[in-house]
Amino acid sequence: MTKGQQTRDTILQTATQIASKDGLEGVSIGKLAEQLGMSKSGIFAHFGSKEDLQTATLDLAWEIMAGHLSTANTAPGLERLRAMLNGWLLYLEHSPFQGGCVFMAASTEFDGQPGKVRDHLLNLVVHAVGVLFEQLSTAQHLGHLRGDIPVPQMVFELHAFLQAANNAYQLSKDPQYFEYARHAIERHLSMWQTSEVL
Amino acid sequence: MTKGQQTRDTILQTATQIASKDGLEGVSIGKLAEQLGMSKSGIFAHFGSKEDLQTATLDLAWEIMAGHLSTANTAPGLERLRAMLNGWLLYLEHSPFQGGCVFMAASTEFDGQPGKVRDHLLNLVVHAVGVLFEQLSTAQHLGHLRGDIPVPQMVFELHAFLQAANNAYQLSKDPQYFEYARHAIERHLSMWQTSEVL
DNA sequence: TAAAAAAGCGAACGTTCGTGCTATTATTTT
DNA sequence: AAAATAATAGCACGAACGTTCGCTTTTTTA
Repeated sequence: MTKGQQTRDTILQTATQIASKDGLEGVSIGKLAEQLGMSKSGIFAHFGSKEDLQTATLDLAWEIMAGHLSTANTAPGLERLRAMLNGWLLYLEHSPFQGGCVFMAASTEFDGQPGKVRDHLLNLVVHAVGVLFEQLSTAQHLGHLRGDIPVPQMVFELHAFLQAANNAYQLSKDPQYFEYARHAIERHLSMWQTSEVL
Repeated sequence: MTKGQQTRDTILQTATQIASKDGLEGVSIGKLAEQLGMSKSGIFAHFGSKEDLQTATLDLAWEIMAGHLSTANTAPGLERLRAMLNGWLLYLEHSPFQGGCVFMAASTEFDGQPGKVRDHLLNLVVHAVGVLFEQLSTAQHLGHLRGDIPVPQMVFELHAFLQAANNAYQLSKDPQYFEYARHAIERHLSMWQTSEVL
């Protein structure tokens, strides 16, 4: 890895932390420069525009999040779904980002700001939700979950619990909300489970 | 009402719209001045600091929201709870704010920013959630809802659906999410309902 | 090791930000 | 109508913003 790419990565690492705590607009060139002991222009040269810095920040945040959602060695269907939801909860509770999930924060920050950043963000969010969709769908086809509730409806509800836990925790710093989310998710999964699968 | 108070109200009205679309930090003195055809100092004099402008904006937003949540002519308990949740959904779907619920947006914006604004916001949010708590609690004591699920747990889940609908809709502009939320809420209420009621 | 390319610095640009003054109008009150 | 008060404008400030440019240093390639 060349020196430039190394620096770029360090910059983005710091950027994800700022994005988590102060929002994606809070990722300013000056703040990064000060925090990293570099010049503004030195930072800037790596990206060419603030928008590109922001989308690159999202990309790194995505990699970091994905690294916390390992579903290796789990059988497809309900088991993998459980592993994924557990991973997501652990990722939110013991977050690699000091200010909570970058994507949930950025979503409400950019939902009304058309442009490159919003589009990029939307892509990533759709992809993340799609992963949840896929597992629920698989679990249903395998007969692990009942078929009387549409998959998108289940996606909505599970995703809602994750978002709510993240938001409430960040605002109150009370980890109790993760327990609420855990209970909610567990109750719903066992509710949706078919009888033959214990 | 004196002229000054009238102007102040006009300013705050505009401020709530900006807060909804661009966030509470996006409520800048300059933007307000331009949008209202006034001078920056003219705007500023009404509040004395940006923080006070922001908290005043939250207060007006609160009044506006409260005006959309009428539960008049409803019996306490399950009926009033239903009315309240319906009102909240309608408020989110046909929002008086162009960029979605000011409080949900401001919550993720200020959760990591200690200070007067965050404290004020937290107070309002706690109060709003408290109203939900109260109705669920009443409905349970009246025997309308089963007692095997703790009230805070139910508050968490219902609130999660409202938040998720607002967030997903603002990001995608797809009103379908409100239907998901409606179905989720209805299913849960009837699930938690005791048999003797209806 | 010399030449070429990449990385980084420093200063300046035009804007916008919140805030502080001093006037100058409007509006109340007497 | 006169006096007192409230409301707004105008101007300036220091700071932070993203961005550009030219120059120097470091790193890579040949």
